[in-house]
Amino acid sequence: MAKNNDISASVIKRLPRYYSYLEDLIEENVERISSKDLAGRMKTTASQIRQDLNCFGGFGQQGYGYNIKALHEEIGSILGVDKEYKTIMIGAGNLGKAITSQISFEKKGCRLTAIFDNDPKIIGQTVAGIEVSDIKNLESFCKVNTPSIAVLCLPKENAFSVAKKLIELGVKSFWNFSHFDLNLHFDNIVVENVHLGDSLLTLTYKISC
Amino acid sequence: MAKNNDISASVIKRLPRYYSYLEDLIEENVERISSKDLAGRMKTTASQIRQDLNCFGGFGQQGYGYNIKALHEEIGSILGVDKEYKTIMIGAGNLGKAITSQISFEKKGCRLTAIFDNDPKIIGQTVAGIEVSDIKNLESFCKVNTPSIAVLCLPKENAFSVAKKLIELGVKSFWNFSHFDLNLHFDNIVVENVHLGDSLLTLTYKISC
DNA sequence: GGGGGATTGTCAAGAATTTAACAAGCATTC
DNA sequence: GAATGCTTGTTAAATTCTTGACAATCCCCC
Repeated sequence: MAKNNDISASVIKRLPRYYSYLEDLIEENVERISSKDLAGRMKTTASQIRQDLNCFGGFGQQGYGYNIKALHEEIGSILGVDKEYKTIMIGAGNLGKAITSQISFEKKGCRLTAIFDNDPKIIGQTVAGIEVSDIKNLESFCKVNTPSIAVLCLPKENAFSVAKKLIELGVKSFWNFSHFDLNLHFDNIVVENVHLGDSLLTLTYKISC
Repeated sequence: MAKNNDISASVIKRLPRYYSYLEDLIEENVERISSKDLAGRMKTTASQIRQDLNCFGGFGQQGYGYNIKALHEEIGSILGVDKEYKTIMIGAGNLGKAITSQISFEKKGCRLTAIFDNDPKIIGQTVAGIEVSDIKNLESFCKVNTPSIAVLCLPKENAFSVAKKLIELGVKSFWNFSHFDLNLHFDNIVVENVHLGDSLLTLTYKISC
């Protein structure tokens, strides 16, 4: 797909939200929606929705609005849900397990192909239908299977060294849940840090306002 | 604390990040840091750090920089880590369990006082040192204990109805992990939605750029 | 205790983002 | 099939956010 590289981060952050609301609308068997109505649901402005969508092309029609199924598919394709990125997970503790149960990787263009841990109690367990491997096998696995995405669910201490190793092994994208802010500003390396604790602090801040 | 209500959301989002980096610096036994050096670590600009901090007061000193411990404490206090918000969790499946193990509620000004679920297999289990209660007891518990924060780790279908009930029972803040976008724009109600899947989609988007 | 160097707080400029406005164009109805 | 009303794409204005610049001032060393 011809994808414009200079879409702002703010827009990109909102795309998954549109995608999710459209999914709900499909479930409700709604066929079409205007930017105004969608804005009402999402508690945003119609202007912003139209502006955002127009970064990628005119998906709507005057006097009609947007066809929900079509728009859902368009946004999905922009986000890459039709891809099949080979994905591995490092760390299969509580958090790793929770993520596999909470997130549908397939629906998001990812295929979880292996899970690694260094804890003998965890190695050998079956998580999300996959047998957890010893982290010692990471290198040989990557050389053969060349995964694209690594989900990091390991302790702070190990996050950076594992990420570095994975980069050497050709992994280019990281979904990082460790309490370590992975800010690798190398070419071609993409990172999404998820700092759950930050979000709780934001909440406690807002409470005391 | 006198807290200015018109601090922008962008600044607030960054505060927990500062807090976390300062924590690391304390662990490294560093005593002081300049905005320039902190910016280098965090991959941001010195200007932004100074501007952000100055929303709350001048915590630095010319020619010296910022005292790390003092600044850490200041930001902590701004974020409310010295509070003791009574917190309950609804849903003790994989995700709920993972959050209790991943997040230190106490260090963030929250005290987890009860956990509820509706699954007989889960009720009675001990999670984070707390026995999981039947959701049927939620109402009576809230009437007596008046919790401030509810952590929602339940399925999409139930999220809204449970949140509504909790609001009636006096809960004013929600940390929502369900796949439901809780956008309650009522007075005094604060919500932090955590949509993990969004973050993965953002990653897959960036990969294909 | 004075001078040089460093670093802040702050102000202003510059970017980016959001909101508002409106002409163009399609759907729908009669 | 023409008229009315709705809704888009798009442009411009307004607002917000970020970056750059610099005087004020404090530390640190001699």
